[in-house]
Amino acid sequence: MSDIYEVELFKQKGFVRKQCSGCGRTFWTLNPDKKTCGDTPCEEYTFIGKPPTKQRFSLQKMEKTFLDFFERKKHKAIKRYPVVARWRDDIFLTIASIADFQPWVTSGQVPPPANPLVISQPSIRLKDIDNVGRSGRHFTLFFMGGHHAFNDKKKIYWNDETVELCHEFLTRKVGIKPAEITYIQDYWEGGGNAGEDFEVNVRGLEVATLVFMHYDGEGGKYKPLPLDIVDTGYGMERLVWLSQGTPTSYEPVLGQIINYLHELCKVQMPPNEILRENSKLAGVIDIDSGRDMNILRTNVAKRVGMDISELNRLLTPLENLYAIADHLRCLSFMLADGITPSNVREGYLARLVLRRTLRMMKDLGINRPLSELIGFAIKTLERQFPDIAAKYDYITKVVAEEEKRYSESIARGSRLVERVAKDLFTKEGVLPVNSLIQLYDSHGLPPETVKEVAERAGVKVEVPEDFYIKVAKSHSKPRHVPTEVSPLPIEALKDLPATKPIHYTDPYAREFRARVLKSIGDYVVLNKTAFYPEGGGQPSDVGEMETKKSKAQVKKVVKAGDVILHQVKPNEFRPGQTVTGRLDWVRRSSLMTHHTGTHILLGAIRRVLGDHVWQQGAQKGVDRTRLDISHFRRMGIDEIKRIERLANDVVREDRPVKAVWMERNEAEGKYGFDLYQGGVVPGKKVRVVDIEGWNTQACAGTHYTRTGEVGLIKIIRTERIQDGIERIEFATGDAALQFVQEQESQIAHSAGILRVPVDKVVPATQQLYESWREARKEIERMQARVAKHMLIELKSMVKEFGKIKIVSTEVEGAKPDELVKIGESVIKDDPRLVAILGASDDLAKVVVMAGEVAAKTGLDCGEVAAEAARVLGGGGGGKPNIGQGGGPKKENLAQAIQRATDMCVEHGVL
RNA sequence: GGGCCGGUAGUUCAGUGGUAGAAUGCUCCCUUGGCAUGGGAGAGGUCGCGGGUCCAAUUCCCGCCCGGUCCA
Repeated sequence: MSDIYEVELFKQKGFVRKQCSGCGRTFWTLNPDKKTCGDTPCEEYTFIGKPPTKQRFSLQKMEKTFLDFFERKKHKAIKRYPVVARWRDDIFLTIASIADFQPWVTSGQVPPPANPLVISQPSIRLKDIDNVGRSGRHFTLFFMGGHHAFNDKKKIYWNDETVELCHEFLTRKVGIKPAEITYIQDYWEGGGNAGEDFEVNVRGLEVATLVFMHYDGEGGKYKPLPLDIVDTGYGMERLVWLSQGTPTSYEPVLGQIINYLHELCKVQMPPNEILRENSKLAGVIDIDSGRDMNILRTNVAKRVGMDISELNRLLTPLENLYAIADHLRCLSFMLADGITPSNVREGYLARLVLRRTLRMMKDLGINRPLSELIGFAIKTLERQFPDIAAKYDYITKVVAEEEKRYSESIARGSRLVERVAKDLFTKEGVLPVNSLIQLYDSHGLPPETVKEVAERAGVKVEVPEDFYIKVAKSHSKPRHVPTEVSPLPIEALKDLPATKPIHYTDPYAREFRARVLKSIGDYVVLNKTAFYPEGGGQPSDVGEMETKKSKAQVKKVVKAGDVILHQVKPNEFRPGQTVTGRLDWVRRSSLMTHHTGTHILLGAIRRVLGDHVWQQGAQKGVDRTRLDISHFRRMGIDEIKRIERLANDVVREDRPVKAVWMERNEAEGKYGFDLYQGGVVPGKKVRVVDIEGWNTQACAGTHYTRTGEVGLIKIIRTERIQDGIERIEFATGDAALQFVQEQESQIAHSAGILRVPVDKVVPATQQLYESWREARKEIERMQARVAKHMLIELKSMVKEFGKIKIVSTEVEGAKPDELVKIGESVIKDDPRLVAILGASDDLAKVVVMAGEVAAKTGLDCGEVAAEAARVLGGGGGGKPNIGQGGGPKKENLAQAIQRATDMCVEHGVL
């Protein structure tokens, strides 16, 4: 096998292969004296203050230079993909340019949109978020320039040409001297693919990675990929930094935003020397925790001869300012590309960045709303990204909403901390780390906030350096992997041709004739079918299948690749037979109205709420259907009504609904990623369902051909299934009518009970409720009056036994709480008194209560009540001053009262 | 998708297997020339909903609904 690292260019130009004295890796260089690989930590940055390029690039200029260069080299420039990776279910965010093409293109299932191609892809990585603003080089969102070639049977280019292109770009276009560039041999894997790579380094800074992807799999388990893929990644911000030689990469990239932030808060600029040394050392140390941060600070302090706390005071505000600038850009993209802040999935990641920004703003004393800051950030992006600027209103609105939520959350949390602190103040005066973790984990309170609030209440708080690691540890993660078992061995289906779907050519087909190709177990495969197989949120059809001799029920229909399997009972079908299939049409037509209705409704929702709304899932049913959508707040009743009305307008307009198969790349080009509302769709071709002038999405389901056929669309209810995700339940057609009729009869029934006409149900209910409340209060008053009367009666029955007085009797028809009320008035009247009261309804009850003085004699009413209740065949208990009990033996009530009385008498005279 | 926290008076929250509480707000009265205030009285509760255990559940258990939050 030839050495993939030995590329033509190296031979031609006379590169030498060396081993790094630092990390031991092999690298290529034109400088024979070079000992180290050119990467950190083996070398420190040497470009700060003296850039290795002739000219200084802005980010925009660097991008243009990059794209233009590769376009001239026969690459097609592709538009950026969204930063939220909707076409994938393994990652939330687009983390690299190659992520745009995984897995469909890299697995060979879908041809690339162009070949070779070049792209500048905004990529988001939150893993190193703690380094952002501090290291000088980390961003949450950065632009990854990538030129990619997908080598099928037809070879585009491979290692030789890749390195040559890279070298030419860096030397001719960026203007770096060839001898300054080193190519380090390495190995890369990610996104399910792997291969050899070169890390391209200039003066300690890694500026690009050139990967030759030809393996499928991760962690050493590999299969060859069907394609050999050139995957390159050029850090646009890194190249800009290199060309400007500034202390950090933030100024040249985010300069406008940084200047703006400087105006909002007075942050002192540390001397350049300190920034430079900080960046150099940060390049060498990976900051993973507070502890690493301390190491970095210590080292920088040593170098510049400064006290650590002084250095902290100088650097921390600036680092926060840089991080805010970065986060503003990142959030603009996230929100513009349709992420709704939430407590789950990618929405959570947006909230994480957003709240982090708010926290840092507070530290810097910026008291302007974040929505205003992000508004400015969007303006700076406007020229290059008009699509982001177009979402200005939406983004500022969502951010304002999020700010409100956060401040509410913090206010709520602060009150909680105050309570916890007050509790602790009397005890140790120190807040335990466990509480700190719990406050963060359950209430989202950052430890700094807790510290601030708690110390105001006089409770000390120590925030451990590895706080977030401790939080992570407190989560044990039992990850369960869902295992989906295929109903049939795939092997058995291998040689079968794709089943012809009649339901696509004629969605109205109820009955069809077809030939049996195979029969295995409960399953039958036909050459064609009108049965829709489960998929895309639409349940499978059911029905019958018969030959002249036998008849069977079709229970379920599933898809295995392109083959459609019918689960039938009983299965007496044999290959070669001709069968007649008959759908359960009532079910199927209902599913169809619901499916077409879903598309209509989504169109209406996006018009009423805004086009930031994305379908998050849908489950069609026969009686009703669920549609989950992203939206940043709960829908109001007015919005729901408007949506409903709009959807029904579209029904009445009777628009045509067309379903066509299109090349994936063509469809994406024409409709964009809005197409994938329904989620990931595999395959070279996608089926595009288009409701004329209203809604277009990739969909495999069965649809009516005109919206008029859907009938009534009725929203049944909405539910907040997650923060940021609203579930809408609705019914269409006959199911909707049935729903309305059912509601109607519910109201009619209520009206009947209330004995009022239907249109008076509301006031009647109102009145009923009020009179019920009034009656309840009246009962209480009555009980008090009865208790008062009883008092007089009971007083005459009081007998004295030593230390205490006793009154005991059965109160006919009294409820337990009434007995208590009576008892209460008696013992208040005479504190020496013990009251023993009994009553019975379906169970017998006894209440024993002691007045203040009587209770002090050591009498335990709970015990007495328990004893008496035993006589009733039940149990009881209570406190010294009040006891209750009861049991089923009503006939023993007098006896039970007697028993209690005896106990009290005994206690009194002893 | 998983974990954790919560739902009690208009509001903020205590609390308890056995008589539902505080603070604040509200109403009224008193104090004052008026206001801030001070004093007093009072109204205000389906203890989220449903089921279970129990003599007894606001409290314990289960399910659901609603809200918060951390993580993938």
